[in-house]
Amino acid sequence: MNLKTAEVEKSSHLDYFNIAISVDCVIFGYDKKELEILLIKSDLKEFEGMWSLLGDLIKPNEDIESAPYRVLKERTGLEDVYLEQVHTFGSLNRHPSGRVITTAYYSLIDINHHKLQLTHNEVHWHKVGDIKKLAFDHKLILDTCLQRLRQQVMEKPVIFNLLPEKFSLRELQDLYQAILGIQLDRRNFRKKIALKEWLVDLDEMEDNVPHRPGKLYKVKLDLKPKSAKKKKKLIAFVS
Amino acid sequence: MNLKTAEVEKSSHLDYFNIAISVDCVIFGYDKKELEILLIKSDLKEFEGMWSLLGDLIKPNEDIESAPYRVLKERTGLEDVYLEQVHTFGSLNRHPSGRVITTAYYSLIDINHHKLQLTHNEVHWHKVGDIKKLAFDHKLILDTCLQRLRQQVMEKPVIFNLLPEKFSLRELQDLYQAILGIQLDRRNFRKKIALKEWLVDLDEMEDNVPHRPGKLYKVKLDLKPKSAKKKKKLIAFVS
DNA sequence: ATACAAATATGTACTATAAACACATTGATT
DNA sequence: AATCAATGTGTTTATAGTACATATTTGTAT
Repeated sequence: MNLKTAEVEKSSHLDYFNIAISVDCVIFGYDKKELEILLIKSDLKEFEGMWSLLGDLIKPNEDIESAPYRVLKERTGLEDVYLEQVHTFGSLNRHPSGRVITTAYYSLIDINHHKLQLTHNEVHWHKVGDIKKLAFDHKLILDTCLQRLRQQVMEKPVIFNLLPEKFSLRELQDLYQAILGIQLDRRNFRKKIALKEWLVDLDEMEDNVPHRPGKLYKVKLDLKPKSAKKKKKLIAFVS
Repeated sequence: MNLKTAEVEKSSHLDYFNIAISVDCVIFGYDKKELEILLIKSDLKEFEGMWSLLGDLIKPNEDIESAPYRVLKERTGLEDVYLEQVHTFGSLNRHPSGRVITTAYYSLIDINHHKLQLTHNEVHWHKVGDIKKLAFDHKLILDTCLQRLRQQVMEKPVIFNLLPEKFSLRELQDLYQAILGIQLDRRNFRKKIALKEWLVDLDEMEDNVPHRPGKLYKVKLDLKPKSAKKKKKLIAFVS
């Protein structure tokens, strides 16, 4: 965008700056074989009693990419997680109090392992499957982020934030099934996961299961931070 | 995002509204076997002589999704094209005149067929391969959009806007090669395109080529508006 | 008219991945 | 010792990806 300084000054605080910008975080968790999402009670009278995503206005002195990390930190105490921008929503009337454009990010955290400091007592986990309606256009945002998560789940090792350090293949498969909302064949699933080479066999066994215990695995260390594997499709097209 | 009306009013025109929002359009064209992009001379003194993307501030009364269509219309006279949101860029100092967050869209138009009304005489086509540097963070935006285009090119029938009504398979392959930046095997390319079932055989032959003419094809009518095929990967995962 | 140049059109063998599917094994519980 | 519940594993079939060569058609130059 081209914008002369003079133009900015002329229009400043008149028209164009009458739009606020926020980020909203779709924070997925996982518990008891169900995909969950962290929500907060809306404090707008228009949406009284309804739940909404965790979000905040972007501060004038922060990068847009920093904002969702800050929100996540403030709301849950968590840092150092995978966060990805998904889409920017800016319908005219999406916010009843004024013009607010919001950029949505998604994130995945382990509900049980990281104990959240849920200082706001109006912040709670909800089963994604149960959510029919949210404040603002947050249901649309959730759906968009869930769709993105489902796309990425086989391409990148993103979901290991949802599991404890050590996990069995059954636990991993249960997680995939919760995210994708479908049942998977165990043998084919294991083959596919093996191909990815994301896991390290720990030579340990599950414990405290009322049946034959399975082997335990962990994620390969070098995958933990982040990894981009975008070129796959392209390479597949080279002949 | 939750935002009380009172809060909005309190902070209005002080902090949070000191951020402007723009859209930038990465408009791809295609000519003489090269992928091109439409650029405009920057009118900022900081970027004197440099080229930048076509963009504009979002108007207070327009949806964010409408803005890139308006920009495209204003700059090129074109309507009714494929436009897709790619990413929102909001580094602190990306704009020298103030805080501006921008949402990038990409679009594909046929340079030769639609005669642009290039009223702004500082708007010109540039070969994508030649672009080393642009004003602002526009080179980053271009790269991001090009990456997205390359991803989508095999999944969705998006690129037919870059070709005339009737085209040969060679012309189509040349286009793919220009976008992907690689050479493709003709036989495998044809097989792959045939699998997509995007084309209609017109039973006509090329004309005015100095060699054996090829068959002409057009895009299936029902694909022209838009088509979402996002579920492919997911289905592939069901076993 | 003939030969040549340049591009079209087409098929097969090999490999890799996807999908459907069944049975023996282990450990805990009774 | 028998039962239960889940683990662990392999084969077959179908589909898609990749590498690769030859005959055909048209225009052009001689």
